[in-house]
Amino acid sequence: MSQGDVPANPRVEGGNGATRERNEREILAAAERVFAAHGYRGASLADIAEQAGLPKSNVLYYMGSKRGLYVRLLERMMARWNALLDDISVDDDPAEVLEAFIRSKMQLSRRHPEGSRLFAAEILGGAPFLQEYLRGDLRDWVQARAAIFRQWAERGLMDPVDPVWLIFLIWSATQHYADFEAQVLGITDRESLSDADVEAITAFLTRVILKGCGVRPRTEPAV
Amino acid sequence: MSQGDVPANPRVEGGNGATRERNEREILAAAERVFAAHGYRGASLADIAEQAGLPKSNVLYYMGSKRGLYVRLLERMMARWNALLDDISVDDDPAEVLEAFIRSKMQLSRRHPEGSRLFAAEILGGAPFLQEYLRGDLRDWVQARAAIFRQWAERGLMDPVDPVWLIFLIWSATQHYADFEAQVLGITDRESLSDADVEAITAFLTRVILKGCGVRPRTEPAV
DNA sequence: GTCTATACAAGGATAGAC
DNA sequence: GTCTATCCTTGTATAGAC
Repeated sequence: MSQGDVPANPRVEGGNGATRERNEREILAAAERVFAAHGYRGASLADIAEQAGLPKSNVLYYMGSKRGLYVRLLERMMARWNALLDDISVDDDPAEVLEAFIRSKMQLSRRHPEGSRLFAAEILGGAPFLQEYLRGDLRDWVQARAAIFRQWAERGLMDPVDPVWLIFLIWSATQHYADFEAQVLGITDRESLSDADVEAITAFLTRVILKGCGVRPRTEPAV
Repeated sequence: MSQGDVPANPRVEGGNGATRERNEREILAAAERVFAAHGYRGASLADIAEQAGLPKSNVLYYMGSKRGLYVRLLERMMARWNALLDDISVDDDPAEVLEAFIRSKMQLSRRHPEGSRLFAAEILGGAPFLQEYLRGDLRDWVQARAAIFRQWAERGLMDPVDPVWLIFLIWSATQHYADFEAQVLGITDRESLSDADVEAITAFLTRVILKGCGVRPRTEPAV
């Protein structure tokens, strides 16, 4: 798997862009897995190179340094995260917004479980690379949502629960299925979670959290 | 901090038991922090020794091997966990049981945040050392609780939600404050969580989860 | 019983061959 | 542009001095 599959056109000016793109993609995917499983320090470039099917030093050739590779992966995950954060207004329907919030977060974890675990490992270690993000953009995002939740409560659209704890509840409950996947699969005796499982969990979380906060769902889900 | 503080009585038979006990305690505490922050591979014995205030090789002298030290810490955390798992019966009050469940889990995370993060890092990496535990004792424990939750639902004491997802919800929501402490503190602009914070979060989670599952709390908490 | 000195492998990174 | 050979540090573990 390390030779014979790099034909491409060898006379592109400045080298082969397609090979570079492909190799970078493989490295990023492999690195996300390894960093997710072992954290920043525990990950080794040898592991990453092996999983990417490339010689060891090519990882550094393409990525510059271990640190740079790690930061790039974190930024990619933050970008995915930001991509689904559309703005909400106090005039929106609380049930609709919270349900979409739970669903999109659940889908993000499902589509990028390694990215989710990479992020979790970073936070677990004290978030040395993400302090600025947490205390800046992310804090602002949370506070803006919290302000709207409070106004909904004032209007009687939901119970006056602390909106920040509510956001943490949604985050933790949804991320759990990616971050603690090994535990979930072990306890439920599964090899993997099916689409139906994820749909059932999403419905469960939506139901319990919305009801728990006194928000009426628009459609009554069958249990 | 590495000399002058080991007086003790030097003529105990077979050496000084007190020194050993103290050093082992220091090593276990330091190792729990380092393993929690960096995972099994990412942790180094040099880090652990430094944080324990001991020369590097004493860690191995006392603990035998890195692997043995890690397993010992995992077992200690499992023991703490088992210590608060008293049996419940279908005749107990659901509100009382669920509230005690949430509260005790929250306190465990609060008292042993490094242990909680150590466990989280182990699961994040695929639970290589805990597979047997997850698929054995822990699965049995969850299934036993789930059976009782189902009977409560049949008796109309709570909504017929999936009890396993409910247990995962409680676990994730409570552990979040230990495992993602860096994120919680960053977003809420705190240096640490006070006892009052923890009490407020516990009340919030109890309220939302019990209400969300259709369980009436015995005392109506002020919000 | 405790700690220093050391062995030997693995890690990140670089120079230079192809 | 890609990969092999190598440098130096760090890591785990052990032998032996105190």
